[in-house]
Amino acid sequence: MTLILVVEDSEDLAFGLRNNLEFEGYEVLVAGDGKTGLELATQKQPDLIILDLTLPELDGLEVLEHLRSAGNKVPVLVLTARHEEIDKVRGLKLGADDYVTKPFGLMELLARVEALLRRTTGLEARHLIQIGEVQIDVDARTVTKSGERVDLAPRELDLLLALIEHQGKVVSRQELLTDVWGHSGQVVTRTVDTHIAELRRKLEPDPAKPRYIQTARKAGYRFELT
Amino acid sequence: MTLILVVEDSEDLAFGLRNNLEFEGYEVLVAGDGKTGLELATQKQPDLIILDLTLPELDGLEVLEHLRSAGNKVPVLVLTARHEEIDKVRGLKLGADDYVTKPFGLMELLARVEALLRRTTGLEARHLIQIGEVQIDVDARTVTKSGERVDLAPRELDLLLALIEHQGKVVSRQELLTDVWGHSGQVVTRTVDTHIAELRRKLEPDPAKPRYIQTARKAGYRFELT
DNA sequence: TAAATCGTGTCAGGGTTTTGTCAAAGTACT
DNA sequence: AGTACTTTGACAAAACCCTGACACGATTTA
Repeated sequence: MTLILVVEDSEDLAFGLRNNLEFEGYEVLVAGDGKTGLELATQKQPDLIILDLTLPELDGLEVLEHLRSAGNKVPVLVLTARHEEIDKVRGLKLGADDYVTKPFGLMELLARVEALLRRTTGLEARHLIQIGEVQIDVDARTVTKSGERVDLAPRELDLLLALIEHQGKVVSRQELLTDVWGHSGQVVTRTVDTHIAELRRKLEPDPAKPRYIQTARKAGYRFELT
Repeated sequence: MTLILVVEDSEDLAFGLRNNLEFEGYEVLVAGDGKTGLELATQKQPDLIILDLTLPELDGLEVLEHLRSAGNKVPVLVLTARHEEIDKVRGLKLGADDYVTKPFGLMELLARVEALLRRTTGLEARHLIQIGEVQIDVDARTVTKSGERVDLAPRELDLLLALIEHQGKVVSRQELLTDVWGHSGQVVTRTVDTHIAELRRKLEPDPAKPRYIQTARKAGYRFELT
């Protein structure tokens, strides 16, 4: 269950938020002032905080400051009145992850909460990489090419991921050997080349004229969608 | 250099955005309708897209849809008029990373752009050198001339970079031989000249009358835009 | 001014380097 | 032991680099 902490002094608004968030299936905690907000944030470790900036006891920015300086990385969605544009900017620099200006629509708020959770907690479980017609499920370690499953050996997949990590840049054989193989120091082998060839055979529409995995002579290989 | 694509049909707004973003140090591309926006997005691979929802040819949501289904993960900041709240939500579900409602303050927009880029720093910054119509991606070891890819051999690229490093100044053959070839001591060859000729052939609009790579008689070569 | 000299542009051929490819040997896992 | 994966080394193919020769215009010398 996802826990959301609402730090908001207007009781009406807090009530409305709680209702709607609970309706959406979240578990909700409400704090009426900054001080208790901060306490609850550290005690209960919510998955997301909705934080009003104008608060009694301890204002929103201070709460945020305390949280961040304590190393708390919980995503924070800031609520702010329209005229406080400068505060908004400061808020972002301080590490708020998003903000909404009052008055706001509930739909908007909910959408933002959802987006924020998706972004931060990676709540959208599967980490997919899609490039051209090639799709990689990083966690499942599976690869499909235009819908069809392609079987890659472990080394091949690791190599592919290493290349993709530096997408668009040349990665030297040396770098690949250290990153993928754990080799250190100078080694001279055709190992990288062999695996590159295998990858091309399995992934490229025309292995002779690579579209994704390009050779940078004397430098290494580069993953790039042409 | 960070590249931002602005997809916006109102010329005034587009102009204002371009100005301000460029002032902030971003490289800016503008598309006036959804179709060209989509094209530019895939061709130029911007680091961030600012996307208006109401567009001629292909509306913003469609653009977004196309992008995402093609596996393009570029962060998108959506611009929308106030009344389109539902569209906003749809936009978020579709994978917009943030949005701003019109009318918006510039400070707000810039703060959001910054925040969005910071969040998505998964993209490594590219080191680009742009001279006239020639652009060099140092890390990718690729060169384009007015948008089209030019294939340079390793030595050629190294030579070009060596010349550019001392842009505007004459570099002697000796210096080039040491820097690029690793030769030390006195050697007399036509090697440098040969490679210079090749570079001119590939890069100069008129190789007979070099615009970039100039000859300094008895001294060496100089890279300079005429 | 003409001739000689010098410096650079240009080009093609062959030697060299680098990469692609393959099969066989080695290794790890079941 | 059997299977799938990995590495190695040899060879082939491709790309590249260098050399040396000649051309041509600029500069110096006669």
